[in-house]
Amino acid sequence: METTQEYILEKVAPLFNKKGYNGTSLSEITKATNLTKGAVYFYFRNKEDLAFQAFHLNVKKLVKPLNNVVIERKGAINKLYGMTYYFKEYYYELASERGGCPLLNLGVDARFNNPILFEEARKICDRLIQNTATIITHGIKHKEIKEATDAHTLATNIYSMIEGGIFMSLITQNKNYIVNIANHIESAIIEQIRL
Amino acid sequence: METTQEYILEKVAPLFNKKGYNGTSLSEITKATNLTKGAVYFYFRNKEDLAFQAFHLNVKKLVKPLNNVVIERKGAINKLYGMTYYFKEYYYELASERGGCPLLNLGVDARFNNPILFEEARKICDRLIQNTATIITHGIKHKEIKEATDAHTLATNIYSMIEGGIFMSLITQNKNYIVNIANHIESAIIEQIRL
DNA sequence: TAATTCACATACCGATTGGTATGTGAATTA
DNA sequence: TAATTCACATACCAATCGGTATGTGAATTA
Repeated sequence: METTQEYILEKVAPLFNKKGYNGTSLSEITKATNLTKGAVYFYFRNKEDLAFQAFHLNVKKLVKPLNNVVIERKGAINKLYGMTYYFKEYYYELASERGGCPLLNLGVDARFNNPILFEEARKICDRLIQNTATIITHGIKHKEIKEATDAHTLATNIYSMIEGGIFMSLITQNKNYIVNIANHIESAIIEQIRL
Repeated sequence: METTQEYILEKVAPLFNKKGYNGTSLSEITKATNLTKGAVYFYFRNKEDLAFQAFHLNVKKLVKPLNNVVIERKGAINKLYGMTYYFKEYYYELASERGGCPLLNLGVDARFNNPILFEEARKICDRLIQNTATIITHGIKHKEIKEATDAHTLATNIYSMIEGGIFMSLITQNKNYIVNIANHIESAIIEQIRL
């Protein structure tokens, strides 16, 4: 069963993702939840605490299906193709119905406004890159991927492209941008490093 | 000589770029300009008008040096290399000292908060892509670039990568990300389409 | 030189902000 | 069953928000 705390987060997470921290007022929060400030402040210390947890929920909703695709595939190349598959088939719909990429949104929104929230975005960014770099490193060890490959640089390039692609897709409301980027990652990166 | 209106815009444009529309209050604006609300509202209709013009100033500051590099080079391939040169050598410093990429910042900030400002970001996005696509199309006509090249898709991919790269660089405060992306554009795009 | 306009500054406005202190009915515990 | 705790709702707070109306001294114009 869903607790009230979870209920609030579910309702509020897309709000913060769409409108940002300053753009999401307590009055909007109470309206979206059909609760009062008393209820909200019973479960959360303050607005920042709520935004903090909402961000992590937003990340979880997008990262979990990605991880599922990656985990069920065996081998580094398959896993990398699993990523591009996810970004082509699921990411745009999932992200856009929740208000965009929480990493991108919070990274931009909080950078000069809220060091605590911004640091959280940075951490998630690091984690995603590290996960991908690990896949590539494993691929090198298991003779799936060329030895000369710089795993970390490649992982960062992949996520630069993904974040840029989703931004372009969201600003133009056109799925093609993220799909084209995923296609490029397949042909210009994955296919070039495979042994 | 600089008019007061220009002076206000110069002082305020980085503020809006860093903190967003909701995050930039009139009190911060008057503090940054050492002027009063009376002065600000004498030159601008309202806060939105100010943010609108500030955005265009921010774009101009970043696009003008890019255009200068591109214009002075002859031939499509040279112009494309001019772009990557600019992004590697100037973009990160210019963008970070002004608070990031105004296109990215306003695109994220205004998407669910201010349709008018968001539309402005979208227009600039279109224009940048169109300019690059035109360069590629010219390159095809002049037998510099392979005929099978899809100019528009390529241009969008380039800007997806650039926007993603600058985002990653700004969130990590590490220039490498945008540099790596520019290097990738050179080797995996420009070199692949040249005749 | 008197009147007017310009370029701001000052003072004020209602509305909204995040946050808190108190109230309250239902459920739980003693 | 009486007391207490839980899970909120209500009512209020100072501060700040964007915006406006008025004031004012200097420059310009008539």
